[in-house]
Amino acid sequence: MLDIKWITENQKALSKALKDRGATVDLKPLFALNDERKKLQIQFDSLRNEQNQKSQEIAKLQKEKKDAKEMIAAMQKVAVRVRQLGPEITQAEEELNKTLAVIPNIPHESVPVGKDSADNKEIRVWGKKPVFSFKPKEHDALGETLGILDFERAAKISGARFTLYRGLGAKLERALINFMLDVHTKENGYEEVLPPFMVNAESLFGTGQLPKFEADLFKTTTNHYLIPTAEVPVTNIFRDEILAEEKLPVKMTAYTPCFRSEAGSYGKDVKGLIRQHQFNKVELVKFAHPDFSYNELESLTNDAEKILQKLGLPYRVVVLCTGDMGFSSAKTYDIEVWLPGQNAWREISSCSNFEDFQARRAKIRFKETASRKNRYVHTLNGSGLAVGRTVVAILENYQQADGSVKIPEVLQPYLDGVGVITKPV
RNA sequence: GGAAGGGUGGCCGAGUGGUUGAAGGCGCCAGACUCGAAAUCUGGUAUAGUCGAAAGGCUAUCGUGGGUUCAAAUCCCACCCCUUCCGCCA
Repeated sequence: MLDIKWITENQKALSKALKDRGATVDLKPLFALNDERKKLQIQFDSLRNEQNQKSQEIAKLQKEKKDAKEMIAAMQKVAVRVRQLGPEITQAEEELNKTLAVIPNIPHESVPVGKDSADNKEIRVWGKKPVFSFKPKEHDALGETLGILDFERAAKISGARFTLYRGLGAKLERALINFMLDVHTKENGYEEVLPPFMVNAESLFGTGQLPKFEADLFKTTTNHYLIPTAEVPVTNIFRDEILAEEKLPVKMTAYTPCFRSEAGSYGKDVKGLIRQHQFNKVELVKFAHPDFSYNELESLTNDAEKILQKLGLPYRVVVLCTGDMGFSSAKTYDIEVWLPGQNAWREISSCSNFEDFQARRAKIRFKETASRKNRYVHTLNGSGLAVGRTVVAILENYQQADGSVKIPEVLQPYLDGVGVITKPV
């Protein structure tokens, strides 16, 4: 959420940002709502002031056993108006916030202006694409043949977009989770957390999924929502809190399953592990000092890249253009891993700086020592990494002519030393 | 699910419907004392909105939302959360 004060003072910047994003928002009602809100608030304040003063005088008169009837009668009228104004102000505030809540974040100045993913800019490429003496297969075929991925039975159990992992497949997924958490906690300095997988609406509002993107979420009969990413529960750890400046940046990593309804993605990535209703992810979250958050974005992206490097998976980093960025983000790097079976780069991590957009919604602040003021922190997060898609990348990059798949060396200790997954006899 | 108790400032904790944004204490910050520190003393220590060039003023906030009243932390209702006990349960 943007600051209404900032908006009134920076109308041009906002209009440009919205245009760059390809979003259309009529700003006029916003200013009208704000003026209305202010007008009502001023009225309310002055009437309350009168009430406060007069009620003291009434108390004094009554103490002195003097007649206060006339004054009470007068104040009864004021009270009526005050009672009306209360709901009017609440309504004005709610309407203003409703309008504010659906305005996307302002892109950072370093973000390229563009329409869609075709305008994203490649920043760097790491690793060498593997060369095969045969036509590389796609992961779902490999996984089914190896008996480690069972899509048919998952469909029987749950429906489309679910996967049953078996044997070394299940173990590989678990190994990756442990490996990623170990790297982030032992080498990159993140605190491991294990948050709830169901959250309330307030948390989803804090990170920006609500109110605009409710259709993407699974909701329970108890009005909880299944988390679409660990970003939601982890970022909300400090909702409504004021952190100490010297604690920043706070760095946390969490493994969670993620649940997405994938409404509107019919026909997209229908095969395999790429797009699921439920998938595993290790997430990185940072609460940073606003003056240093862009350094933190770089290092967070590097932390995620490190996993791919250790696994020996080729990837590239792209910066998303204004038109392709998420609603809450000010700048996003996508890390795309190379998938030889698909002959394509596919997103395996998305690292964003939200600046104070989420922090304002969730009221996450810190006490700045120098100014003695409370300021909003900057929140950042990124996948470190999407686990299912990492399995995809390993299967496709490490496949061999006979259909077996080698295991990257760093993972072998997590798999009881297994070096290759082979077809069952 | 049933029963009981409880939610007040960074923390602890008082609070008979009427100068209570809220006693007292702890903590924190600044100053005095000291060669320095501790102890002691003095002062300051919330957030947001609004008016103002500023100093500062005004308003709101005692779990949340409503109600009663000229006036609510204080009375009434609903909800949320926490604790304990019972039931159920991994």
